[in-house]
Amino acid sequence: VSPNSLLLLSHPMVGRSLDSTILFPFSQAVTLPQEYECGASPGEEAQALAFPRTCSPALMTCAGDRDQISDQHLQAKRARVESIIQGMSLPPTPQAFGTSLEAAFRHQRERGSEVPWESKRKPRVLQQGAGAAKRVAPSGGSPHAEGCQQLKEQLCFLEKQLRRLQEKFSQVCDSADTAQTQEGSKKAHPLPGNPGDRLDKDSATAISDPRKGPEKDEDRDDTGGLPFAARALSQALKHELAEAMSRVVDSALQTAWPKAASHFLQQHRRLTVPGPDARREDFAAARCRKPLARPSPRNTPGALGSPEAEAPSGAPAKSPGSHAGSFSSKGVRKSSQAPSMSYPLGLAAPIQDSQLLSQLLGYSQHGLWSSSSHGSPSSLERGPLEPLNLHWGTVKLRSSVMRQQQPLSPAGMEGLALLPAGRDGCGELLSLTPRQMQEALTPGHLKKAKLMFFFTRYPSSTLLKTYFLDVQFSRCITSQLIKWFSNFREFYYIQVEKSARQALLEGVVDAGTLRVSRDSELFRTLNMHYNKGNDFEVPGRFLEVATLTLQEFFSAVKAGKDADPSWKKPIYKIISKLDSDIPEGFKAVRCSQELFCS
DNA sequence: GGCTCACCTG
DNA sequence: CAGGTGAGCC
Repeated sequence: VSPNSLLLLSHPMVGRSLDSTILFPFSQAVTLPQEYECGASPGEEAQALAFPRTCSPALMTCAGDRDQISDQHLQAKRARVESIIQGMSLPPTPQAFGTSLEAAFRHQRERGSEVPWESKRKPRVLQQGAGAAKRVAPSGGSPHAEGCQQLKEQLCFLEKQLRRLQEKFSQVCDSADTAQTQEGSKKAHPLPGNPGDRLDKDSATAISDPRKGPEKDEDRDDTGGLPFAARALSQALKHELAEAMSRVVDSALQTAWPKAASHFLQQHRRLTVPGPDARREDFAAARCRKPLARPSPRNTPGALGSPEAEAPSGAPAKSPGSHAGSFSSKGVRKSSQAPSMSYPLGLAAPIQDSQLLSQLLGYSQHGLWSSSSHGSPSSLERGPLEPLNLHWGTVKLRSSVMRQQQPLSPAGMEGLALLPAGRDGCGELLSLTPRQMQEALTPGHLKKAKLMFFFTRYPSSTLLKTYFLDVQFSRCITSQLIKWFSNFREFYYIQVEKSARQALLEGVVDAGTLRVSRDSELFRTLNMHYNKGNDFEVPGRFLEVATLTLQEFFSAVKAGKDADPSWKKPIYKIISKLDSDIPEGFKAVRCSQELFCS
């Protein structure tokens, strides 16, 4: 709890009149970054800590006014609204709030709060590189951000209504009282400046004391030149609007924050279940998919945009079992029945579980390696198709505790994408409007890209676009992603070459005896680089690719080919053909956000 | 010319 | 990890 908040709470006057929920939300948010396990970046932590500085002074202001309890109350209300608005314009610190708030906000959604999504603001997150702070949207990932967005949308909506009413009254004024038209209509129109401020003042006044409000408003009444009846109507309508807004704010906060507080105290962070964050059209296509229809192999041109029906029917079945991985078993997630408020227009709300599940299970039956042009036979011949044993209530998720022992497996990643949106309060993942798409790559995206490197060393820009659905691709973004993978490759080849030379020095003769296993020093180095924290279970296929790379380097060096300046090129060519399909789970928008947390 | 890549550098 | 560069490809 921030000192300011404590100060305010201890105030005898405020203590009686001020709802503690005004304070705790932000206090919790402030203390969270330190207590919460999620590693917030320094920048974000600083931003989170900015909460008390932006919020509490307003509260202090009301604490300093000792005249009347009603004034206290009035200003407290105003501070409350201001705090909310300020809080909404602050970065969401998604990893800090994480999943804990989603239950709280789910309640809000269950109340059927429908909010237009038009005026979303993209909170800023400091982005590395280029020295430019690029805009990063929360992608609706953080429930907190969602909640804030909802509130903001509601406030904006109400504000618009108020403005409309003001305009109406100005018209009434024009027709009703021509003598006072000029002066009256001037006043009736919204004054220049921040309309939000005006709204806040009106709201706070009306909310704090309906009986007193109109009187207090006399001084600065917008409709001062209007006939009494019009003024009365104006006040009544303003009051109604203000009350409506107050109810919206109150209900959201009272349901969200208290629960959040208890959640924050939990030691273990849970991984939320990403929904299939396919774009709307993709999802619509998915709904039409025949069961067991599979997406085209990754390397098929236009695979991701094309309907699954176009996939070659004779394509070899692939099994997710090739991942041979498992979720860690913590944090079984309950499915939420909350309807998502973010289903795109025209798209039916959540599909029936069984229907979607069967579709998605079929959809998921493709393995990972079919695109591999010459993968080792051992990796290509997997067992028969096994339905993913995933259903809403039994999805196993990793936790911070279990992560070390049981990293999230590729199969797990794939499974995550199968869960429908809207089940975990993250329904917005179903489709992202352009406003929800980030214009910059985040550390979460970097981490995701690193994990993707286990599957693909040479991703095409098309592939990247299909796996970073929450990113608004531009030439710059594409270049950056490609550059990332270029850097990954660079590191990879350097390490492998180093290992190959070392093996040669150690007297290894036969390249075929070289193997990269999970015990290998080479693997440890690579895993440390791409999978720091061991969050992810490296697919066996990557070990095979690494083994082959190592052998190629070994053979080349042994044969003295490294005298040729371009001796690595043949190796690159070989390795470039070993890319695998990337688990569908990587397409989940939340994937980036969750990875950002860990 | 635009793009991608590896390579080098900080 | 990003910026710069030159080679190679279309």
